[in-house]
Amino acid sequence: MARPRTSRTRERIQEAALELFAEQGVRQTSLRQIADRLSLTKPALYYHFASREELVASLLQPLTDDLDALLAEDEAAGDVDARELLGRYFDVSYRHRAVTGLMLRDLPTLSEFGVVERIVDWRRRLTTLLVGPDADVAARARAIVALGGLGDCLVLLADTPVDELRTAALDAACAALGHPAG
Amino acid sequence: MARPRTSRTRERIQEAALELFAEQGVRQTSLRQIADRLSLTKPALYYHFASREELVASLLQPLTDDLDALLAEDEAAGDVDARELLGRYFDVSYRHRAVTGLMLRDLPTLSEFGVVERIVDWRRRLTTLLVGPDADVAARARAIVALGGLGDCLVLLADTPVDELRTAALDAACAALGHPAG
DNA sequence: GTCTATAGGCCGATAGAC
DNA sequence: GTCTATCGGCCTATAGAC
Repeated sequence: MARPRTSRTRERIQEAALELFAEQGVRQTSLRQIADRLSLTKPALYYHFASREELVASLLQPLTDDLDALLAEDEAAGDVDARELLGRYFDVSYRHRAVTGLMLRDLPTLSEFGVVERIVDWRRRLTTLLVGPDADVAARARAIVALGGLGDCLVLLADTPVDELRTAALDAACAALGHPAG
Repeated sequence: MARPRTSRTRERIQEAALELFAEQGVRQTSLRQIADRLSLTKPALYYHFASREELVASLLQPLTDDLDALLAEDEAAGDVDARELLGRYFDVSYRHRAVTGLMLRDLPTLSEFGVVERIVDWRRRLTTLLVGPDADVAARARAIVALGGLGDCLVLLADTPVDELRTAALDAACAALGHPAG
């Protein structure tokens, strides 16, 4: 039976799940804990989500959709400035920073959702955009440090005002790429 | 009853566990799977390790011991060159690269072992050694990108010969720090 | 939409024979 | 040192009342 795609209770379940996933990990969080936080019972969750897997996937989707769209855009644009590209990547990651944090910290759990393959693909395409398709190890290392560093800054400097954080993270990432002036 | 600290079977259990943890995550791996891979049974594992937790902790200990020792040395030395410091950090992480990979990818699971607190402490002390104790956000971002990037290179360029990998990773990390020549 | 009750499975861990 | 057998617990998921 078709249930509405959004409802207040459904959103509250997603919010509580995301909080608990961030606090203690995805695999370590049971449906019972999510239900308890909302003073519901487990079967109530199953009214809104067909399975635990569907709940997790519904949390990942907005970020993956935005990243796929961003990459398709930049690949179509042809000639892209590195700092602008990294800036757009930062903005998407920041907008979904709770889920971004999950993806950085909880990879083995999320591998059941094909997340690992998608992340590997994103990084491959971003690396191609940054240092070209046939880059040597040195160039690939610079791209890895730049891209990984952006994500690490998001997580580790989470309480910094976003403007300041954005500038600092982009400066460091561009320096790693070998573009000291940006 | 005191069991020997090392034995061939004990080592084989640790090797099989580390393989499975790397393949599918720590929390996703049961004692039954580890026993099956060795054609043993669960109770045989309990002869060698008092609990699942003790098995995991025994895998983490060599890396944590080496990192603690390295940091104590560098903090005592006073004046340290950034590239040399990062080089020693790379060498320890590479020597224990299987466990290093676990610590980067499986943080929520390993948080039960106090690993998160230790990693946060290591990064804080390494950051202090690299950019000083009162660094601003921009400097801390550079240190985060440099340190995180080293680990990412270890994982993502795992099939690169170590000499080449070491040079490429250190070059990129030093560039992020703002020391382009090393 | 939410509940009570429960099925069915895998887990970590232990008892006790060999 | 390793086995068979088993315990108690928590999990995901479902049946069916309200």
